[in-house]
This record gives sequence, C-alpha cells and structure tokens, in this order.
Amino acid sequence: MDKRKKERLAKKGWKTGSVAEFLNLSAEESAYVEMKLALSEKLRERRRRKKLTQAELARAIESSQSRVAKMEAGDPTVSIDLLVKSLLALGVSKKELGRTICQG
Amino acid sequence: MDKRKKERLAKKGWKTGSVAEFLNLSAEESAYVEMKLALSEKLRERRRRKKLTQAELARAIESSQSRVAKMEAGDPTVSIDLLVKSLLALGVSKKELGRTICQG
DNA sequence: TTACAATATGTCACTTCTGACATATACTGG
DNA sequence: CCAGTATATGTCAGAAGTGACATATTGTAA
Repeated sequence: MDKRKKERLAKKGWKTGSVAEFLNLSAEESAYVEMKLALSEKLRERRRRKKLTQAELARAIESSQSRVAKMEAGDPTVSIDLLVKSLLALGVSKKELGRTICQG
Repeated sequence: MDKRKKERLAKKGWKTGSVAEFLNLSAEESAYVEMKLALSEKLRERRRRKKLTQAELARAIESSQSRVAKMEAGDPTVSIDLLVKSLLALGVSKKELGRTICQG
C-alpha cells in the first residue's frame, strides 16, 4: 500500500485510535497526518466563518477552487506549506496555528 | 527582488523588527518566514542535543547532509513539510511543534 | 422535479522541492 | 602550520506539489 493511498484512507476512514495501527503508520507518520487534518479543518472553519466560497478564497490566495477543496479534504497532494500560507492569508495568527497543530 | 532572494536576506540579515518592512514583506509573508526559522533553529537544537552530526541525522531521515545543512540554515528551498517531518523523526511532539511555531 | 450554486474529484503541464553529489569553507586537535 | 571532521554552498535530474481545467456530485431554493 503506497503512501497516498494510506493518507487517503486515513482521511476517509474511521477516526478512532486504531487507524494508525491498522494502516501501520508509525507514530511520526500519524502525527504528521493528524497535523495536516487539523490544519484542513481549521481552514474550512475559517473560510466559512468569513462567509467565503471555495472559489472566493481561491481567488484571494491565487489558487483554484479545486485546490481549496483538496486542502479542506486533507488530500495527500496538499503540502503543509500551502495550508499554512492559506491560513495566514485568512488572518490566522502564528499563535493560533500553533494551537491548531498541537490539538489531537 | 524575487522571493528566494528575500528569504535569503531575511535569514542572513538583521534580526531586528524592521527587516520585514525593509524587504517589504507582508505580515503573512514574514509570519511564514519566522515560522520556518523557528523550526530550523529547533532542528539544530534537537540534533545537537542528541549529539548527532548532520550526516548522521541525514541517514536517520533518509536525506543528505547538504539538505540537513539547508534545513538548519533556513534555506528557501526547504519546505515546512520537510522540517516538520524531520523534527517528528527526532522525537519532537506535536505539542512542542505547536509551541515552536507560536514563538517569535 | 428543475435550475443553479457550491463543492468534490480526476487529470495534466508547469513549477518547486528533494536527495545526491561535488566542492568549499569552518572548526579542532596535533 | 597540517590533517581530519563537520558544516556550508552550488548544481541538477527526478520526485512531489501546484493551478487550472473539465466534469461529477451534492446542496438548496422555487
């Protein structure tokens, strides 16, 4: 099973604690995935709070609706870099980013 | 002045508050750079604490000495993803990562 | 239902990141 | 000074991420 498939499953699948074990992700791998998911969720939350559509946010950050959708879906082709940049563009502070990453 | 050059300067240059302004980085851009630098510094600190050389760490994370050097130097060609993965591999917790990102 | 807006998913050319290598520079004991 | 080790810097082919587009699916109001 390749990395992408794993992450895809991790996203869609059961959120309970055994996911990592079932997919035999190492502690570091699952921490990484959890961080990305936390950032994804924060992005969606913030976008919605601002009453923006994905297309509008995309314009603001010079990306595309489909990429925003992928960001929010925790798609494995999306980097933490892009998530962080997008959240900063939405006005999220470093402090809140830090808190977001810790959670889980 | 292109992005890379900016980041390069930001790294090498004066650490005082006026850097961002001088280089006319936006608030988001400088937050992003600050986060990367904080992660860079944390990586070096952790590696040293473990008494590892860059080459040894490189082997552990399946990278190369030169890339580790670039990570620690805050080189603009290094992604946050790579920094995060490396720190996780060094045993840093999500919690500490969060704290690292907040700082500055 | 229908029509429309929003979101999701797949693909791809182009860009950026990455490991690896070579080589240069710094550091440290002899 | 020199040799040996560690770190820094430049380059590049291959890998991974990106915006854009097409299209599918979902949501929602009439």
